[in-house]
Amino acid sequence: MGLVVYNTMSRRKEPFQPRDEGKVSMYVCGPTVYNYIHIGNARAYLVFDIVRRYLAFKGYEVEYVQNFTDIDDKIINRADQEGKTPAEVASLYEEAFLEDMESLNIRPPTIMPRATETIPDMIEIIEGLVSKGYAYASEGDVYFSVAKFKDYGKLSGRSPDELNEVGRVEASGLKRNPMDFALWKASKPGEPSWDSPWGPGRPAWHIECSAMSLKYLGMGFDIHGGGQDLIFPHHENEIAQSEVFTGERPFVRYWMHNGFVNIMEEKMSKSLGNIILIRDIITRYPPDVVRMLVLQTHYRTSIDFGPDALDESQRAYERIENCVFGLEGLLANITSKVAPVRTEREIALIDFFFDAERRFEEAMDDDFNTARAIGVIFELVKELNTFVDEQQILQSPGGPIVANQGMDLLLKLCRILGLLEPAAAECEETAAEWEEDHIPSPDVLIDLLLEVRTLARSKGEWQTADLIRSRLHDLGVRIDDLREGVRWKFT
RNA sequence: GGCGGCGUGGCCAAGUGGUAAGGCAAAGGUCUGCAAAACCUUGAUCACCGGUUCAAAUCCGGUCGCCGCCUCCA
Repeated sequence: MGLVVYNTMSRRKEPFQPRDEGKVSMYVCGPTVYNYIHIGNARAYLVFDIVRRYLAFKGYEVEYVQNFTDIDDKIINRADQEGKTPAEVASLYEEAFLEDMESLNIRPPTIMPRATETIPDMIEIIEGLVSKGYAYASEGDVYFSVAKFKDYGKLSGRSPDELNEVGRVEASGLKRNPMDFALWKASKPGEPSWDSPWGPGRPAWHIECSAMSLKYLGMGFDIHGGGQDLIFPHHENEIAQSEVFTGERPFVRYWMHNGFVNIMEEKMSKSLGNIILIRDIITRYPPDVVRMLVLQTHYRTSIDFGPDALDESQRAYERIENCVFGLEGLLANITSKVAPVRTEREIALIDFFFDAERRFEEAMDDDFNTARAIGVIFELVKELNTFVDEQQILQSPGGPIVANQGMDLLLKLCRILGLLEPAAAECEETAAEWEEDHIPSPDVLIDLLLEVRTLARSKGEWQTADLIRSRLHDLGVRIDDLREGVRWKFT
């Protein structure tokens, strides 16, 4: 069973075969840096982060390019409002974007080019299009002549004729045809501008992605991703520009588009003003919870982001965490590494592990069906929890070893999706620093408190015991009393 | 108007020909000083109508309802 990917171009799932064996080249439309990103934007970057991680898990070497659109009308407007230069605005929100990505534990793309650093490449493409007769200059602007490109509309399922009938397209005097789109825009006085054969100006939006993807990945790269709202006109225009300029096709082998995040059954978008910023979410929820929200729904289905959505995801996520917590408790008592004879129950459980891993990969191979994959993870969680419960009574010699195997699998599957990644190295560093400075670490102090609490409990001094528990809880330390003792963790 | 998608238990959500994964919530139970966690038990004829088939949530036709794109937008 190999990986199949839904291709927007063919509107069906296709076996995935990259251009170069063992390598995957992917491009995802990055942000226009004029504002903080919201949960809807973040979904796209999470989805393609998961795609990228899974491809890496499958053994592909992944080259992942994501651009910054750092020159655009919206940036200029924003700059005017805030009394800053466009470059300042772009730089500010680019920084914020990177922070947001990091806070969501999204792996950085391999290359993140900026539009303003790719302008010579854009001019070269535009010149090529003009010389081939597919683009024309008009008072300092340059437009692509859509009617000349026969394949126009093949991605979005539209024909140029239909588009012509739509009266909503602005009929600009500079365009020969209402649906022609800009490649280059003449700058107004005071606006950022670059010299070009058509006078000072700046690139239009669509040309950026063609230039940057072609520059770093070349024609016919594997995956081009983005939100469904980019299908038309953005990606349609990219195809037109790129295929005409290079004279080759296809521009892209697999087009992938993620569904939206809706709020109150309505699309979340900056223009509607119903946005929820990542920076606000992340102060209230751990990054894995946001990721869980995205994982629980197939990437092409829209997510309705209700007021309880994140809370539900949090509970679900905690179920996995609790399972690991329980396993760790069991494994703390591990004495021998020698594999003893396994019970029938343990052999059956190991069979279940293999089966779960197989079903997980099958789900992900089916167009990155994370919802199904998460389902498999929860089935595994249930089996492991049951086993841990049993072990608290049975304490069979092979138990911890099988449990350890189960935990390895659970962590492996979660980490493929970007969940439960090992705590950053900084935690260990901190612990080492404590020791170096001869200051007792929090861990040691908590253990001490729990010792006192255990003593209090043994004497039936419940008030003292409960005070310690509730005060620690307020400080973010969770305590569970189990048969074999107390366990704790930071929440 | 054109293109696309959706309608599955209280909520979210997989499943696209063989009698419905999973999560959240709820109720009862086990465990427990209490709490937390965990485990067990309880629930859907898959919007509606008609058709194809031995067999349909799943295919075909129709009806109703919702959403997105067609303008910047993930």
